[in-house]
Amino acid sequence: MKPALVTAIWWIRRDLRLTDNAALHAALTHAGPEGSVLPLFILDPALLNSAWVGEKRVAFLYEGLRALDDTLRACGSRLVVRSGAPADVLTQLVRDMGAHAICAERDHSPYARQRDAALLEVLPLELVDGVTLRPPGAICKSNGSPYTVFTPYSKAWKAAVRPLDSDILPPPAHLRTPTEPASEAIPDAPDKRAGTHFTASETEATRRLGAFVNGDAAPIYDYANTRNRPDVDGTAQLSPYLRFGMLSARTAVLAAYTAQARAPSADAAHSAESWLNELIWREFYVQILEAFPHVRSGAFRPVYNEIAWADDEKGFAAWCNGRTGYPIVDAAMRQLRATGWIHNRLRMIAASFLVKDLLIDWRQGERWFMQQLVDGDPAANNGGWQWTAGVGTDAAPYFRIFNPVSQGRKFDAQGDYVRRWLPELAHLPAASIHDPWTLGDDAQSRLGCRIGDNYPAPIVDHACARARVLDTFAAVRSAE
DNA sequence: TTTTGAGTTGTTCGA
DNA sequence: GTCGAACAACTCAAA
Repeated sequence: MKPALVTAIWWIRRDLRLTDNAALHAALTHAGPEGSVLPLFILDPALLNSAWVGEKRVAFLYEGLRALDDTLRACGSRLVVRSGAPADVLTQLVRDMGAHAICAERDHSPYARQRDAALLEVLPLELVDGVTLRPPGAICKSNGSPYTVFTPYSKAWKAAVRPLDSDILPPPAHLRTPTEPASEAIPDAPDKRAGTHFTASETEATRRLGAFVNGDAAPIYDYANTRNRPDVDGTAQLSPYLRFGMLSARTAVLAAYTAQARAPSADAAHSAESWLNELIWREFYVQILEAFPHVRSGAFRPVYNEIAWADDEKGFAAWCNGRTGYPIVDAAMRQLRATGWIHNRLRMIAASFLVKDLLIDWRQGERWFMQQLVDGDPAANNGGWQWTAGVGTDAAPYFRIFNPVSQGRKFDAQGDYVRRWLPELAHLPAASIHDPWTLGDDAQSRLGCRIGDNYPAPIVDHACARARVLDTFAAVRSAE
């Protein structure tokens, strides 16, 4: 077989898309009009076997790889999957194919940075930005240092040059790919049921975005109101797609701006902007993790590493399994385990309960979320946990302790969400669904929910737990 | 260098 | 039932 003139490798990591893909375009540029591009995904055991990776996210990835392969075949190409350490796989492919360049989207997570830094020494690796619209370092204070408070960061972010529709890189109509080497088979999901709640493809990401932003009655125009309602599908549910780059950050940001410009009312425009703010939060935490890598293993403010966390295996297991006795927490944790996704409001309620009510180290919860979440991202997950725990950048004030009963009443007023995930509470009226232990014995029997029998009694008393965590944090601050 | 205003997402208590 | 204040003091960002 006659080798193509020039071959460039498009090393796909978390950019499973053809539209607006700068790494793919860089590879095409290297290959030139006569050359070929090899789309490559490496199944890295160091990542796939990590304690921070769970089967739902892996299932989503594998399904996404199959979809990407289908899309590539439709334009004359194919996906090549290889297992192994990236250094070994890439070295061998470069040698066998005579590849001149390896183009990849820069990944800011700690493992990826270390991996890529080593590869840059020995391989023709070219990294291009794309995980976020504004790469770390692009938005800085006037003295050049990174922002650590969200609001000024977001103002500077919005003041930067806005993206244009014409910035979106079109997908290639045709992609020439060599017939060698062969691909390994894309593995089956470790759990066949895992990942079934999100269809993993660029097509689905595009469809979801369109459904969220298009039209005068688009959900984005109610987002400010409905985003906190776990009983309403008011969010875009795009996080898994942004996580794996089935949708580019630029495409999402442009959609937010376009929706804002077309908003039918001031309220609607405000809602569109609050969705944009969520995209900016994502970029904020990416640049925090890049600039302050110590947050990966400990608190942004090291004094909070001194907190005397409770060693409470039973409490942690109850939390993981949705058996705390607080319905909104338990419903959230059961949905998380079943589907790999929950609303941000529920993430805050559940996280606050673990840290503030059970006084369990936020890093245990951070890891559990990473294992369960389809959209699990080191930067966003770490930032969210540190915020809730009150130990991070721009953290929640120490006295902001969520009351699981009032949060339930406020955001799931009818109890519809709780009933969906806790069948044992299916017959409880709204008035008592968030504190079922207040029902008398007769009512419990009549409604089929017997506290301590088929639904647990609260594992902590919230008022006591609140006082305990306030004391614990105060002790650390005064010892400083 | 100093000063000033501000800081995602809450709860509780008492008037 | 509603409403405003208190919950500490600190750090950040910018003038």
